[in-house]
Amino acid sequence: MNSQRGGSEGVDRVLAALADPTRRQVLDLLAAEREATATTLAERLPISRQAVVKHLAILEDGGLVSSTRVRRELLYVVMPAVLNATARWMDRLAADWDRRLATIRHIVEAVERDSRP
Amino acid sequence: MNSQRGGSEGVDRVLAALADPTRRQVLDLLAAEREATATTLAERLPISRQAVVKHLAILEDGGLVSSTRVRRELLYVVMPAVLNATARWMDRLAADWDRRLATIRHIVEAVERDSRP
DNA sequence: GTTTGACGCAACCCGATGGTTGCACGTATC
DNA sequence: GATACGTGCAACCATCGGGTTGCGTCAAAC
Repeated sequence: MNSQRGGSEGVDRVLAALADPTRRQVLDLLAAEREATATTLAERLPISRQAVVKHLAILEDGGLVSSTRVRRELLYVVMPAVLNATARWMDRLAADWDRRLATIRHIVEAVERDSRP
Repeated sequence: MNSQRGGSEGVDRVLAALADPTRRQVLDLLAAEREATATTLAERLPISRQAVVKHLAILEDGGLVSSTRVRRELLYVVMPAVLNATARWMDRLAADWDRRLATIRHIVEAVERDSRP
């Protein structure tokens, strides 16, 4: 049940969530405020509340944030765990590439020989 | 030396490049073949050569692959370095979030404060 | 010299996505 | 009860992005 395939279930959503600059900005703000609602975040952002809501939904889908209902408002909090997992995924992937590149250095040779500016 | 901006130029492109599943598939294939051209990759993918070309362009823009002209064909190779850098960026970000969450557990407090009749 | 294969460019299609506005509903507040 | 605030839902718009097809071109192979 792990997930070391080339495919990418959870990673997919995390990367998709992180890909948008505005979304990273929302995350940044949320991390700074520790906890916030969509409306308070929207007040500090150049976009509408509804836009923030959508972003938060995507972020939550990726597991990057978590929401808690408090009476009539929805409080959001940042979740670092998923980020760590994704970073490790990247590390494994990079290591894999490195391994493959290491086994055949003659490509590097070719690159250096041909890609000389 | 920090970089806690919402911006994050290079990371931006890497994440954008990695966000697409097909692109990750291209990367995977490329890593497996060690080096390949757009045409050979397209042969093993369910998409057209032109589509692969576009993907490779984006990947190269993000620094994830590197191209080398060999006679009349363009050879691509995977570049692990940027992945590592991005992973480290994620780690730092996650650590930052953790720090913030750790210093204030009073989210629960806030919840209780607001939910108190 | 003609054919073959690979590249690059450009136009085009269409679905996804970021963003907006408007409104209805529930929940506090007066 | 009336009012104000916050959320949720839905329609709508514009752009972007992944993908395609077609064509011109240039290096190799015959």
